[in-house]
Amino acid sequence: MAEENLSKGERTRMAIEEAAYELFLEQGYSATSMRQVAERAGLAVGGIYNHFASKDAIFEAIIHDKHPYKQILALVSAVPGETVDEFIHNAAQALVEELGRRPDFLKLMFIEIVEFNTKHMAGLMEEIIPQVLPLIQRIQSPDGALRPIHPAIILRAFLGMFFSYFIMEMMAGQVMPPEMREDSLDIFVDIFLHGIIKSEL
Amino acid sequence: MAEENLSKGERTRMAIEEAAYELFLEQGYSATSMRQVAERAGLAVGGIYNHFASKDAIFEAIIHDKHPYKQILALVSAVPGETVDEFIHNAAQALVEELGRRPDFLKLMFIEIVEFNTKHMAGLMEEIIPQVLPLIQRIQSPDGALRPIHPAIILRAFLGMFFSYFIMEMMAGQVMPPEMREDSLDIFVDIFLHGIIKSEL
DNA sequence: CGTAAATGAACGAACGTTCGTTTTTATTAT
DNA sequence: ATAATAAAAACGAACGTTCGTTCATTTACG
Repeated sequence: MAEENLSKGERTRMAIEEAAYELFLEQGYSATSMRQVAERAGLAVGGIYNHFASKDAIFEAIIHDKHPYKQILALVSAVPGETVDEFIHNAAQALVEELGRRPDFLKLMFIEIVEFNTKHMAGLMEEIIPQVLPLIQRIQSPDGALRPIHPAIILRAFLGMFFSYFIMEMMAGQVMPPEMREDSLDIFVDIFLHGIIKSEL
Repeated sequence: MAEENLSKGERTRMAIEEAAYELFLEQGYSATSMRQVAERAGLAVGGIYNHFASKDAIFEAIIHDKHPYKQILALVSAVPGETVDEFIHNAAQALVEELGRRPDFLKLMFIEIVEFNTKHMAGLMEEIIPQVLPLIQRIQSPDGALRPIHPAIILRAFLGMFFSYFIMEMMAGQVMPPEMREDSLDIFVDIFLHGIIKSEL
């Protein structure tokens, strides 16, 4: 097993974080009590405070630890593609799949916005943005295949697609005809690409 | 004044709803207590229950009453534009401005997602979608200026832009260079339009 | 005058957190 | 290996608050 050589304290801390993570996603932050977290983590409520100073601190740790931006950056950096067009398409698809594997993260972001007014996010964003922008600039510059739009705005438009996608996904399935839900992501990507690529026809 | 001929009860009910609306936006739903709502509305806490059955019922009323979709539909329906391209651009701009005037609504949606798992939304969506789709279809059909993308997906991509925009707006200003925040909405619209319009150059 | 509205104390439940105590763990000396 | 020991972790009752809601009563409007 992977966590064989962890101390008791480290293992408990992880169990608490994991339990809280699950419960926050299932019920929301306010609706989840410390007693529930303790029960699912398998210890008494008082014991939590040997590992976290407060409920807020647990959420902060979750935001920090569960954020998938490292995997995403690695993924996008390693994506194949001969032409720029191919590369962008593949990168977008890879990102869609990775974020599709982590819809939980979107919900965590919503909780962060609603309950904390993004107070934990500022630091994280400052860490991420400088890493993402050069990536976009790199594929933007070589032969001018992209329209000269500021990378940060491209990033925002891109993220907006996913936000929209997952928000709709959260709402009941009957809102959207099922036959088009399958490949709607492809079309999303397509709209976005047409939006930022210089006309090619 | 507009609410001159309202009964006492109707006026109080409006005051409660307005107070709760402000407080939910400022502090979130869970963080807002009935006592706070009562104080801002100018009555005792018990009096609220003469007009609303529960805290949940207040939020439900807000979602229903403050939803700007009626204004938006009217706005888009009345938008000018000789060519289809012009019309779309104007409609998008008008919508941007209207939603820009109502960032509160986005936050209400987040609260709805986080605290209620969109349980109030299903009914509202069923009311809205059938009204919006024909509108998109109407501008999509006349001369095939738009790529043949399902209207519902176009709608989602469009909404995603705004979600992204306002999420970033909520996060501290220093995340985004200020010189580009002013016209970033224009560029958003532009990306979207290029994404759905048949190549025109 | 009758009824709708407003009052605010009271209720019971649940919350996050604290704390004195006990148990378990890791480390050291035997 | 075993026993001693200090530190870390777990316990769970208790604390003080605050919550949403109720209700008997008073006030004020139509």
